[in-house]
Amino acid sequence: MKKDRPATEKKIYDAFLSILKVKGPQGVGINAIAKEAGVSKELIYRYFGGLKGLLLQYAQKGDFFKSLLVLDDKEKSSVEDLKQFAKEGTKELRENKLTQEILRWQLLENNKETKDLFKYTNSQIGKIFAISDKDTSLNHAFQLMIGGYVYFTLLSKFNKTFITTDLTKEETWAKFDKALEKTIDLFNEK
Amino acid sequence: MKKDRPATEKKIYDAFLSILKVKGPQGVGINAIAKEAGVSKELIYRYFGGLKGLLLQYAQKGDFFKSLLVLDDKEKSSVEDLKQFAKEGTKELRENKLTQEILRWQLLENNKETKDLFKYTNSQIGKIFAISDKDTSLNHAFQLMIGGYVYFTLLSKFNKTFITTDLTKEETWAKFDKALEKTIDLFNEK
DNA sequence: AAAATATGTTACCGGGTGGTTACAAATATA
DNA sequence: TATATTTGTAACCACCCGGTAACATATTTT
Repeated sequence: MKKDRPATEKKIYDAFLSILKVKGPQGVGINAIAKEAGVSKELIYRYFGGLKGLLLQYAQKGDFFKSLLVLDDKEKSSVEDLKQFAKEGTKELRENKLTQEILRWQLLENNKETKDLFKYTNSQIGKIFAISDKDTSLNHAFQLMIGGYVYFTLLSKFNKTFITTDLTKEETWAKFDKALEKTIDLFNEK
Repeated sequence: MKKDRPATEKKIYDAFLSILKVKGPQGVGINAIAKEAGVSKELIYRYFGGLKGLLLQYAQKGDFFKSLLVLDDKEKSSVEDLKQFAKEGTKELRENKLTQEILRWQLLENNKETKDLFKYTNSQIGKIFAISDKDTSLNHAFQLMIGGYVYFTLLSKFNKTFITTDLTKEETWAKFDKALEKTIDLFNEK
């Protein structure tokens, strides 16, 4: 029984991330994390201050939504940025299971513990929508479509199809991308 | 202690609906239903065959998505139908808490018990998207936007705002409607 | 009226949860 | 080396879950 606090903390934190990714927010619990980490749960309370402390640290670290930060250095986004995000950002969303579970989490609850967590997530997405002409229909249409993208991505975990649309085929997502891009163009031409 | 099975069954069923509407899918459980109904949970097993039997009966009864069936008598939907649905259907979605929780449920799990439940829900939404030209970008764009509508509706239960968008104001939803309608028009003119 | 059946309640089971306390062992400090 | 302190484990608590068995009471049938 070696004693190495940093290593133990990492085991706990990694277990937390792993469970969140695999089982989703519902699977995140003191016992589950302790078991996954192969460590006594008492240590989670000692080192992180319980589950809520673990969440807070997670929020501050900001390990989520990494690759959506392509526009991080810009103040506002242009129409071209929108198209870039539509292509790359959505693809990344489909691959980043962790981000998906965070987004799913926001649809389930929003208590004091998780509020901080979501604050960071949202501030990052926010930049995308900071297009100059705020009141145009394009902005709202874009928001709706991104929301739909999120919705279908989360839905694809349990539902292989949405009505007649096969959510497992890459081709489907390509059509969504195309529709998104075309919509942006149509609004822009107008 | 009067004995009235039909009345008891109704108490159980109503308790189930109430819990689903108020607490959401997370709150639905044998114990919670029994307590809410003010009845022994044993009776749920006897009369409904447990929670899964209760779900099945619920699905067959089809108490959800009532007012989205405006297009029920039509084979396929036209562009005008799309616009009508965009206006009325989405508004109804925001008001029908029960439907919202069903949709939220689909983002959480899809096991053998809930599969039948969702099957009915989806078959009803499906008609909306049965527009003639299936492969156009309009169809996918429309799907995305409806998905976004669902997403923001579910999100509004816990999050008052999405980034800078105030999900509590009626004005916001009006803008979403307008964006949806305009998108349909733009695709149609092309 | 007596027996059978339907209805309803109570108590229990095994298992899981979050949280705390008591204790053992390794490491650091004196 | 002897003493503190830190690190880690195990046992326990009260509470919830889904599920079942045992029992009591009302209603119907014979």
